Amino acid sequence: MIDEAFFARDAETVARALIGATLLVDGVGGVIVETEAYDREDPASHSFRGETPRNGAMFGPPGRAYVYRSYGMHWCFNVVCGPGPTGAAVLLRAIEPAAGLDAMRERRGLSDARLLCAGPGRLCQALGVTRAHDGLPLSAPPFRLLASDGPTAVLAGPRIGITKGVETPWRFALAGSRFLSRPLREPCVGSDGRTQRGGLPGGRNLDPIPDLNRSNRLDRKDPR
DNA sequence: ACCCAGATCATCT
DNA sequence: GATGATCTGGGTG
Repeated sequence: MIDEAFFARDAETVARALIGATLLVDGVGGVIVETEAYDREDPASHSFRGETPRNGAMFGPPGRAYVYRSYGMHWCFNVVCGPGPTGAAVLLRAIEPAAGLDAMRERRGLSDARLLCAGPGRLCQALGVTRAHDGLPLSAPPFRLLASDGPTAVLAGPRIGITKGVETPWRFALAGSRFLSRPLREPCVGSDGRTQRGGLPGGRNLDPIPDLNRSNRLDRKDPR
């Protein structure tokens, strides 16, 4: 079981460490395969401009949930980090479904396991996470958070869907996972700190899901 | 494979 | 009044 000390570290460290851990909400969940780090000095972070009613949980103790509504219709699930109340958190972006697949399929209205939790909004819908979970400790029901079994190969890259802090490579993914919200674009920095190409031996792309690698501001590299 | 627009609302300017 | 840590379905090549 993951304890308090686990979260009492900076967001980047926790975001890396969460890859491979298992999250269950009322018994529904799986292996965390994609995260992003945000902290107080980060212009992309909700905490950047200080505490507000919405982001209050981010300024509370580490190890609690921070849940907010995104684009008026999705929920996004974060884990607050430390040390202490620093306004840092890790966004959970994708999970490899492992438990409660039927419940996920019903909530999502989909059967394809690859798409059940591939994205922060999808993940919340599949696990039934809502504002009701905001501020709750991850150490107690309905949550269960289990440390990963063995060593995990973690890749890093730029975060998704933001307009500020675009350069900071604080998106982390389990190497080779088919369950990411979108492929990690090269170059990817491996957990050993070295740049890797292609992600896996013999592989071309990390996760070439057709029609999932769609238009995005970040895709439009200035054609100049 | 890529591009686009609509849904929908709390938060902040 | 605009924006956004998103997702989906539709269109086109």
